[in-house]
Amino acid sequence: MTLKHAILGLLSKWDATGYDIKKEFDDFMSIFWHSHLSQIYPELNKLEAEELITSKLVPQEGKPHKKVYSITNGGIDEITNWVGSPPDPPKIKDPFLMQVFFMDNISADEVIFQLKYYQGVRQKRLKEMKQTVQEAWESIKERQTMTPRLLMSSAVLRRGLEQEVQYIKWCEETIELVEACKSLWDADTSTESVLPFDEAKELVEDYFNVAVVLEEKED
Amino acid sequence: MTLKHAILGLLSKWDATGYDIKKEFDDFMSIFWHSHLSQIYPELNKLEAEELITSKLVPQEGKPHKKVYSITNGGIDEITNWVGSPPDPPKIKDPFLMQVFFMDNISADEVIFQLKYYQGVRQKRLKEMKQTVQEAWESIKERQTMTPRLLMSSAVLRRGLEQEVQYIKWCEETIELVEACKSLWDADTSTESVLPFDEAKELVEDYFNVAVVLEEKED
DNA sequence: GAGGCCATGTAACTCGTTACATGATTAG
DNA sequence: CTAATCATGTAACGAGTTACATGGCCTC
Repeated sequence: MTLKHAILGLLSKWDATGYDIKKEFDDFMSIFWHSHLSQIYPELNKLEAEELITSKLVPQEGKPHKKVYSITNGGIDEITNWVGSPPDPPKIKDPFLMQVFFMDNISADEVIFQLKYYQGVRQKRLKEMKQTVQEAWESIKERQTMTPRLLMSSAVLRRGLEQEVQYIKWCEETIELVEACKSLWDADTSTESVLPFDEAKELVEDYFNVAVVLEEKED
Repeated sequence: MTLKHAILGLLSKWDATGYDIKKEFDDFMSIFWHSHLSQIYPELNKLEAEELITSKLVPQEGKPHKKVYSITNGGIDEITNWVGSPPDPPKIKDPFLMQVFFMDNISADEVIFQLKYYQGVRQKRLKEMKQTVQEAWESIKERQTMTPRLLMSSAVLRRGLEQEVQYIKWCEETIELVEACKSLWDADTSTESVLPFDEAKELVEDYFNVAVVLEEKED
C-alpha cells in the first residue's frame, strides 16, 4: 500500500490534481514509481474519505473543471511516519532479466539481438532522464537556493541515472561474453564442446571481475 | 502475465513440484522474480488445463505425496516464443527510493539512520547472494562443463551482484552528502541557509560526478 | 515442546491494468 | 482532420498478498 504514500508525499510539497500527480509520477518519480489515472482517481477519493486530504473544485475556461487536492494535518502525520518507518526489504521484478535467464532456449545471435535491443531501450531512457536532471539542475542554479527537499530529490535522481548507466554497461559486457562463447550453442552436434571448458571458465571469471564483484575469490 | 513464464522457464530445465518452484524462485531467481505458494499452485493448475504442462502424483514415505510437473511441447513453444519476443520497457517500483525522495520531512539524523539501516539490509542480501554464486561456481568447476544455460544464469547472477554493490555504494555516498549538508535542515530558523548555496552546489556536483553520470555537463 | 521443513491447497482481499465513456481545445 | 493535452471517472479483469486449513517428520 504505497500509492497512498506516493500521493501524500507529493501533496506534502504542492497542491495538485489527479492529473498533475500522474504527470509528476511520469516525469520525476518514474525512477521508483508509476501508476495509472484509473488507479489514482479512486485512491484520491479514498484518501479524502479518510480525511488525509481535502479537495476544492476549480472551474476553468476552455478547459475542464479540476479538483485540486491539499494535504491535511492527518496526512502530514501519515507521510512523516511512513518516511521514518523501517524500509521493506526490496522485492524486485525484472522481466527482462528473466528473459535473459531463459535465453539458452534461443540461438546466440538472437540472444545478442535481444541484449542490443534492450540496451537501446535503456539508452533512450537514460537520455530522457539526463535531460530532466539537467533542466532541474539549471533551475536550481538560477534560484540559488538549496533545501533538504532538493538535496533528497537529487540523491534519488542520481540513483536513477547510475542505475541506467550500469544496466547499459552490463548489456555491453554481456554481449561481449556471449559473442566470445557463441560456439557453446552449436555444441550439441559434437561430443565435446567447441569451446574448451578452461577457456570458457576464464571468460566468465573475467566477466565477473570487471564488475569488481568477487574480489575475495581466492583465499 | 509473467509468473506463467517463470514457471514454464523453470520446467524447461527440470521437472519440479510447486514447492520446488517456490524454492528455486527464492534461491536463484530472487534477483528478478518472487511469488507466493498460494499464487503458484493455482497457476500450475491453470497451466495444466491449458496443456502447457502435465503432472504425475508421486507418493512418498514419511513425507506428503507430491505432484511433479513436466513441460509439454506446447509449453516449450510458449517459453521459446516469449524469450525471443521484444522485452517490455522496465517499470520499476522501489519503495525505499520513494521514502528517500520524501525524507525532507524528517531530520538529517533520521535520514542518515534510515540510509544506514537500508545499507545493512542490502549488505546482508549481497552476502547471501555471493555465497549462492560461489557455491554454484564451485560445482560448475567440478563438473568441468559450460553450457548456454550456465552462461546465461551467470550473466543474470552477476547483474544481481553488481546491483547490490552499487546500491550499497550509493547509500554510502548519500550518507556522506547528507552529513556534509546537515545544516540545511536547521535553516528554517535563520533567514540565510547556514550552508552557502555555492558550497552546497559544489557538494552535489561532486556527488553526481563520482557516479560518472554527467560527463558532458559543461559544453 | 516449539518451530521449521515438506507438501498442497482455498478464501478474502488489495493492488494494478486495460477498456470504456465523455468532451472541449489546440497543435501539426 | 487527426492526434495530443487537459480533466475525471467507472467496470471488468488479472495479479499479488495475507490468512486460514491440514498434518506428519525432524531438529534444537
